[in-house]
Amino acid sequence: MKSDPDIARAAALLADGSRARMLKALCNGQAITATALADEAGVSGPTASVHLAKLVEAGLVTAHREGRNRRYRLSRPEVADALEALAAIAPPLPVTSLRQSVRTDALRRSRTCYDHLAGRLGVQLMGALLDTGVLTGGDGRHHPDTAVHDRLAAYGRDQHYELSEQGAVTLRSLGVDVREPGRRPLIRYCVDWSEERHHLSGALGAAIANRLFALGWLKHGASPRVVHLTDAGESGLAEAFGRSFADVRPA
Amino acid sequence: MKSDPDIARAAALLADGSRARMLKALCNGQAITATALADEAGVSGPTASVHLAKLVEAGLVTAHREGRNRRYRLSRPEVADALEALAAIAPPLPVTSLRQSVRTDALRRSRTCYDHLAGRLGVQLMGALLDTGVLTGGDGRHHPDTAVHDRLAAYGRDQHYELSEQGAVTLRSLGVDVREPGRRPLIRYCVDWSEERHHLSGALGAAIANRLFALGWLKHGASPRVVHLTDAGESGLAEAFGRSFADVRPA
DNA sequence: GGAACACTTCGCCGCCGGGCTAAGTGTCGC
DNA sequence: GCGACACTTAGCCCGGCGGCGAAGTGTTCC
Repeated sequence: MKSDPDIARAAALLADGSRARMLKALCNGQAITATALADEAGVSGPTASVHLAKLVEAGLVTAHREGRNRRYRLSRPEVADALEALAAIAPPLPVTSLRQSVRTDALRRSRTCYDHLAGRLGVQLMGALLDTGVLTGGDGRHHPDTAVHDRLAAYGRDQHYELSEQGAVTLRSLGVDVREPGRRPLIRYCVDWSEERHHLSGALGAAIANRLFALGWLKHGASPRVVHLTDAGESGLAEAFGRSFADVRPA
Repeated sequence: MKSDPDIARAAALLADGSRARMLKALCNGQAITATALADEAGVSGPTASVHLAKLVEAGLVTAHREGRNRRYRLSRPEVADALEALAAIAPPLPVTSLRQSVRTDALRRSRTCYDHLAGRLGVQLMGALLDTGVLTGGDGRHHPDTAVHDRLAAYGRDQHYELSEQGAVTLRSLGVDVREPGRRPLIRYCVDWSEERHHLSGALGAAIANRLFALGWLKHGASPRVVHLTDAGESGLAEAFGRSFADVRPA
């Protein structure tokens, strides 16, 4: 038995662009550090800190220390439900400036999401990993139109994908470190906001991204999170996976 | 490729107490005049006017002239869904007056949520529909003994209810129109803010509510959105579903 | 121990948004 | 026509909130 809820206060928590971006980033169920969330929201550390404090105080997210970091996560799935419900009645986000539209385009093409790859590149790479049998499983959730239900299904520790024996060999031959790390699960996935399909995250997603940067196949762009596929990367990926990644590159 | 919706703007519209109270009053689906809404929100006429203008401009409500009055109504049911979703994550609102506490009590017992039933009645009806097999599916989150960590474990499950063949027959025998309507999905659910469990919405939720009012099993109360279960309704529901709904009635 | 790092708290500034009263527009009744 | 009524627009005040830099607290690594 609860008393009458204060909708306005709840809405006010989501009514700030920075907080909304943070919560959106948390919607995949992962626990994310304060600095990563600050970067995600595009604000300074202190500013992010007070936003996160408010979200914790309101019970929307929870925090726990981890070394000298502090990780935040959504406290319960209803928060994601509320975000979805608001998205259903929200106007499309207007693009304010040309520079921003260029950046948005670049972000859609290829970006980092926390420490792994997202955007068209992340999704196409995921497709290549599945088609070549490096990863198995997924119940076909990757390809078809992944809608709201599947996004909710992406919550928590569900791991529908697995690394095959042959896949481990393939990745190792590319120099990717496929050892199971400490706490972090090897394989996870996120639902990509621009493509609405899955991309690979987890320790393996991070390891692959790391290796591609080390090989010089990827370069960090000027804006935060923007990633560029190099000439070497385009031919390297084409050879490794037998498909073209050309449309990930800028026109 | 979708442009991401501006959640913050949508939330900002609901982040004001006056606007939230107005929308809440509109949640029964009726068209209400500007002055009545100003009264409901507890603000002056001009203030209410600019709030309503913003809601119209954002497409959450629509307005139409009627004599020298102007009536406002919710533009689509998603708006009510968003309000319920926010209520599910909102902190409790302190109760200011005795009259309000009486009304809150009545609202908890049984109320309309836009055009379907909510509150204890809505939740118990949902339970009856599931237990009798009229509806199938769900992941057990409906039932009261589901603890928080169980719910977290259930993150990945699809929350999907379906109307069974037998259920359609049962409902038709009660006179409920179970035809699939135009755009609106037949079956949806909301998380009830007072009970923290699911109640039925969607076209079927609306059809059932309509039929119960037509049968005289439910009556509208004095305050907006408050609903009373009649004597006929109590015995009718008991016969139809083999369980007592007595504790939905006022003491 | 001390430097580097991650994060929070503090203090200040600027601005957006809601509230009111007063005046303007349109509609109904006589 | 004129006044009463319903509602909107205009103009103003003010509180609150988000933003940042600087300083403070706790943790890790050498």
